[in-house]
Amino acid sequence: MSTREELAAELQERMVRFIADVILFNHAVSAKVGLGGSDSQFMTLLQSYGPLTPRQLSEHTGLTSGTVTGVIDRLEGIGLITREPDPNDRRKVLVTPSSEAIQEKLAPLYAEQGRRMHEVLAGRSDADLRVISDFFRDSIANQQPLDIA
Amino acid sequence: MSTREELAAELQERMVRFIADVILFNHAVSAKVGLGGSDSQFMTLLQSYGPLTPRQLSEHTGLTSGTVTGVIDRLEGIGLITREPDPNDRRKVLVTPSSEAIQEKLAPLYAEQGRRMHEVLAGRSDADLRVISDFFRDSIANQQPLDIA
DNA sequence: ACAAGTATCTCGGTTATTCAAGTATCTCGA
DNA sequence: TCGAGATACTTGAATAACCGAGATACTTGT
Repeated sequence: MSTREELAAELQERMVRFIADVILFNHAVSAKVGLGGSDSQFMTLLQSYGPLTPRQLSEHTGLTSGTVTGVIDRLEGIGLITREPDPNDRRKVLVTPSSEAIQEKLAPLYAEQGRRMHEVLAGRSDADLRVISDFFRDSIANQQPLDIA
Repeated sequence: MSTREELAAELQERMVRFIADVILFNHAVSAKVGLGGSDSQFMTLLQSYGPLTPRQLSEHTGLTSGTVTGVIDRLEGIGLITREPDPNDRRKVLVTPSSEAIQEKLAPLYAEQGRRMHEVLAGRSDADLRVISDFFRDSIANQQPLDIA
């Protein structure tokens, strides 16, 4: 095997491991707050993309509309999100993350992870960050074209 | 905001998006084979780390021991893995992925993804691959010390 | 105004997961 | 060596999550 191929294999192996760890970490954090895996996935999506409709959440998680309704019910009950009708289309519902509740309940649990990631990035040059960022960009483009927002 | 901070923020945003897409993709693939999310997570772990005990699978997924037994039952029923007693400790069970079944049932579904990832990597220099690979290495080290193998 | 399309919710049935208890094996000190 | 305690997995009942199909409400285009 050439060095190049070994390098690529190493990268992929680490990537798989990284993803597994992220999933595990999310799982652990969710459990600590009393949420399920889908719940935290929703919160992640909402914090990344802002208000989303149930339909969009369904598309981004692969869950059916009925399930999405249930998850939103849970999250709304806890106060992590709010449900508002879309003024432009009254069929739609806008699910908005409530930043206060997130800051209070969720943020502390991710603080340490954020600090460590910051540390990892701090040790790298601007050029390297660009390389890594572009890698993610291209990898995303590879998946389905799930146009959001 | 400085350019450096914008760069880091962009990177993290893309990373989050990338992970969400990976989870979604896994979900879709699992559904196509008639497996649940946990099942494919198990297969990923087993393909990465080789034979594992139920206890290790439990630690790496955050699922309880009872759930792990159930998942293993399912996967064994389909023929994707085999259960063998550990000769050194008869309390233990070794869960081994059966490569033939994986090649036949699972590999085709991931083939396209693999091809695309290969494409993404192909367009990059050895130095860039090293930068990306090391980023994953350091990010993994950041998570819990989940010594496996 | 009407038909077709879209967005969400409801609800019954299925499946997945947890929790607690049970069995088997191993470890280690008296 | 023998027994107590720890470890590894499984089982079964209860809980929770999820899917799927149909119902409701709104929008769009003709």
